[in-house]
Amino acid sequence: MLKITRKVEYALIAVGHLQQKEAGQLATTKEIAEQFGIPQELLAKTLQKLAREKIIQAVKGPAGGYRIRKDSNTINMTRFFEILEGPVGLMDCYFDTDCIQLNTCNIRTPINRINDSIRSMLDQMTLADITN
Amino acid sequence: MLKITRKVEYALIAVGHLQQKEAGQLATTKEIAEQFGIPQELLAKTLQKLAREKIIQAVKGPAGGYRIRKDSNTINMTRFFEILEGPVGLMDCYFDTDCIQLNTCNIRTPINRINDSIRSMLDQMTLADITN
DNA sequence: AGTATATACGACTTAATTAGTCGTATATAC
DNA sequence: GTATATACGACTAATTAAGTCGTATATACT
Repeated sequence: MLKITRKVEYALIAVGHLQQKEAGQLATTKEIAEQFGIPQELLAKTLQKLAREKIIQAVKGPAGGYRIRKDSNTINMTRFFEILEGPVGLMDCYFDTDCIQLNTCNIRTPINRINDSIRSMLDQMTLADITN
Repeated sequence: MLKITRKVEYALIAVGHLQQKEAGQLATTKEIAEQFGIPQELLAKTLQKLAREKIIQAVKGPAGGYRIRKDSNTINMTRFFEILEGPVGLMDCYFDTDCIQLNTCNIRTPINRINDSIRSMLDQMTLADITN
């Protein structure tokens, strides 16, 4: 419980790697997968999501790959996590309100307070804090 | 990802319920399970763990049940979570150090910083903050 | 033009974790 | 002695996460 997924883990490793590159330099999925011992196909799908959301930039074809975007540092971690895994919440009822026992439930409010704390912590944290 | 488990959820609901009772009053697993629509057997095992760790007190036999301990309010949430679910860490390597790529891994340190933040947040939060 | 190599992406399978159930033992009030 | 509560390990089912595969598309290079 309270774990991040491997997809997120791999994504962070990859972004960290891209940050290391000289400005504009590309890295391929293969390169990253091999260097860090990550399943290439899984990493590929993950990077595709990041590219779709403009966190990184994709270049197709041979001599292609991914490069970091200069403004990617300003992406906050809540956003980053949610791109890859969807809504970040300790319980589903933070987003879904169709829980049968919403009325009887005596912990919804306090749990959501913890949730808010975690989210605001992640909000204040940028990609650069992790990968630099 | 970053979810709490139902076991923890149920435990919090149960503790919240026990807090409501007049001092010394007992509540049975059955009573709680029915009132909140929780599977009784699962709740039972969860409460047994809490009893073993002295968070609540068990009374056997008919007219038995559980009651809250007066000092349970001072239990912090990291402890509470770890009683029920074991080590709280975003990645396993926060505790296990036998990850093959510990050396190559470029995100271990920053992730563990987030981890520390979450843990210290939970450390400073007591059961009473949730269930009162 | 043709080929090799990269990303794009949905469908699928496998593995791991979480959720829930069951059987049996033990304590105790009546 | 019987009914009812907790105690607890073993088991099964459901859900989620992890990983694989097939196919399409873009493009550098010969």
